[in-house]
Amino acid sequence: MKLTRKSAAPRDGAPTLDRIDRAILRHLQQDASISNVSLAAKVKLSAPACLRRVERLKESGLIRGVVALLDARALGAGMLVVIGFVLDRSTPETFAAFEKAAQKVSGCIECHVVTGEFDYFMLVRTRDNDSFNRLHAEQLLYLPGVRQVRSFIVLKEILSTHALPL
Amino acid sequence: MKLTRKSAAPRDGAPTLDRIDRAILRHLQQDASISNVSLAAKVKLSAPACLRRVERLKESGLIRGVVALLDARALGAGMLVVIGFVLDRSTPETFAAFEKAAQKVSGCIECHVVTGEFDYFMLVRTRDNDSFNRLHAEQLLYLPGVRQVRSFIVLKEILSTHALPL
DNA sequence: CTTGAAATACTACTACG
DNA sequence: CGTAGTAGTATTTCAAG
Repeated sequence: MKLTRKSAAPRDGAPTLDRIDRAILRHLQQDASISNVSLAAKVKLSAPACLRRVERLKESGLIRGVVALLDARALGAGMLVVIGFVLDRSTPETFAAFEKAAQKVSGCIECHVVTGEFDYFMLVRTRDNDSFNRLHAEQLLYLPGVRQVRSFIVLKEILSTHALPL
Repeated sequence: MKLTRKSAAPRDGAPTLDRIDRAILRHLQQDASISNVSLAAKVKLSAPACLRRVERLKESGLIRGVVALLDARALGAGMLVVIGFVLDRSTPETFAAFEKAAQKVSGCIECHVVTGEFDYFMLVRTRDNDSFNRLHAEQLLYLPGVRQVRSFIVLKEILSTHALPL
């Protein structure tokens, strides 16, 4: 099977995307509840052609999934906290144990290994001060191999998106 | 308009959700590309009844939107960096200026005011070391009112979700 | 006020040019 | 890639709980 579609700046590894593919991704990234026909109209393509591209983008893994974004506050998870961790010792076992346990922390939405003065950063959603205090005392402090836990409570969410530049 | 549907643990402010609503949200949060009929089957409801609930959840704002999640690496944004900022002075004007400028940083996906030793945390997606170095030198260091910029490069993304517990 | 059944309109999807 | 046709879905209407 030969690919005929070309991009202006072909980078390797990634499937080659033309202007229309990028337009499709740009739209779906912001609203994927739109029907295929109106998406096709937006990118000036016939419906089947548009659908074929969307399916190809899904199969290629470029579209990882389609999800509903919920209102955290309405669901009693209006408080966001950034947490930095320093581990006792930097051994593979220590890291593995921490990572396994970290994924089970209630409301943990992100967890990353980082360079610098912390070993891990975690983002946790919880209800309020009380619930975070409980989480802190009952879960965070008991994560294996932790020497230091530093919490940065989010006072205001300036920007929160998932949209990548295209 | 009065709501009659009741939940076991009614909290105020949030619209009251019953077991079925939560099941719907739980499913859509993980896969919103599913058709309404199969969603209805999963939550053991007729298609129209299910659709009505979904629409209500959208109108109430509880479902903020439906979006496609893209593969960052395939799109040349495989590098994630957590950045902490300390501002020169803590005045309303300083903060406002920073926030306005921060939203324009290329690849900035999150930005929050936090308590503690930093004033802001920002999450940025970029391509690689080179592109981040450029971003750092050309944009981050020029953000208004910044005294200190501390970057934590993400070496490994352990967990990254948007799903809230229901 | 919510539900399910039937009917309609629209959309996704397939085959073909 | 587009056109035309088919299959299935979303959406409305309505009667009932």
